[in-house]
Amino acid sequence: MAPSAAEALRAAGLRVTESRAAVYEALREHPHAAAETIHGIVAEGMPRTNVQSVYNALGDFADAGIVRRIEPAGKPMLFELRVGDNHHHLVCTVCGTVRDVDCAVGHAPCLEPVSTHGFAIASAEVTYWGVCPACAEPDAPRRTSDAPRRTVEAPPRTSPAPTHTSEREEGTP
Amino acid sequence: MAPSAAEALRAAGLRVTESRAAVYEALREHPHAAAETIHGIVAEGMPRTNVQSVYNALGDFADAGIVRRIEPAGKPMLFELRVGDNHHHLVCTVCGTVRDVDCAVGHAPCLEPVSTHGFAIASAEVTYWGVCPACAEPDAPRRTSDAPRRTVEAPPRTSPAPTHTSEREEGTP
DNA sequence: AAGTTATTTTGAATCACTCAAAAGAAGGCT
DNA sequence: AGCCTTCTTTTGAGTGATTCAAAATAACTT
Repeated sequence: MAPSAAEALRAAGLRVTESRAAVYEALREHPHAAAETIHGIVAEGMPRTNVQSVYNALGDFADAGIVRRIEPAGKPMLFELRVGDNHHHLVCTVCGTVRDVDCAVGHAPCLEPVSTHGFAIASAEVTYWGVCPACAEPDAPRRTSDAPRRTVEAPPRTSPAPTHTSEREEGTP
Repeated sequence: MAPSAAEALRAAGLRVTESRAAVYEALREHPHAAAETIHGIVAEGMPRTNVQSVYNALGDFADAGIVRRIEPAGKPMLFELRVGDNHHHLVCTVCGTVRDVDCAVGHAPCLEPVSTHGFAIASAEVTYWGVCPACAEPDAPRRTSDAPRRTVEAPPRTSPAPTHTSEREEGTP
């Protein structure tokens, strides 16, 4: 059983405030949420809260080591409570959904590069890109939750463009 | 014996312009460069070029499959010419220098997640974070490459950022 | 050489996040 | 309980990186 948000905060040496507790709770419900998303949730119950406070809280949490920041390419920062177990992420290239993937090794760095180039490696971050089950369905309900609003830019850009229609316009609705 | 920039562009089905060729060349000299960096280089010989053109060119290159975008957490987008071989990156948490690391497997996805959660995995992106040899030296000359200007946000939460976008440097081998 | 289409320029907007000062709470102390 | 100090939240801006769009210009085709 999870401790209360207040306990978790206090345990991390942080002052307990309603706002922080709300941010913490929101993160429990949305394990990979952007600051804006969290703000939206928190603001439902506390209309006077603003995004800055959320950023503050999240930053403090991160400094205190109770949240981890993740930044998938082309997406805004996401925050998660799961820390210290060096897990990785699966990101849907269509809707942006993120899922945790356990790390087989469990501690960082879990991988060794072929050549270190003399670097003192501290960690290996792995992001898997793919299409989630929901988006794979023909008539996908297209859920855009904690998702992307600029083009989902990602590694799967490796595909060459043999046909060069060179169109740069796509759709201006 | 790389083909000329013009040849490479034409082969990719892109119109050849002085500007694009310059961007392409700049990328050859700076294998992991930010748009601003490239603009700086290109502008030396073509003072009238502006950043937008560089972004346009890079975007077109990426669409055509001849450049790959990489976005290490907390840093601006970087571009590289090495495509199609699914390599990975080593990023210095201090100065931001990026180095390529060959992928042992060579094709994407080179890793399989422990659990796919039903995703159709297309690729696995690996970023190694560590301290480069130069920054590891006691009296490190502290080089700021194509580097970080907001706090170096990354798996290893390290030190504050340098002051200004000094210059390039990155891989003078 | 002219025409068509793509690209560059220009100028501006946006998003996501950060900074800083002032106002407001938390928690310790008496 | 009340006071005081310190930390948080609010307020109000500011910034960097990237994107958008219309007008001007240059490539390639014929």
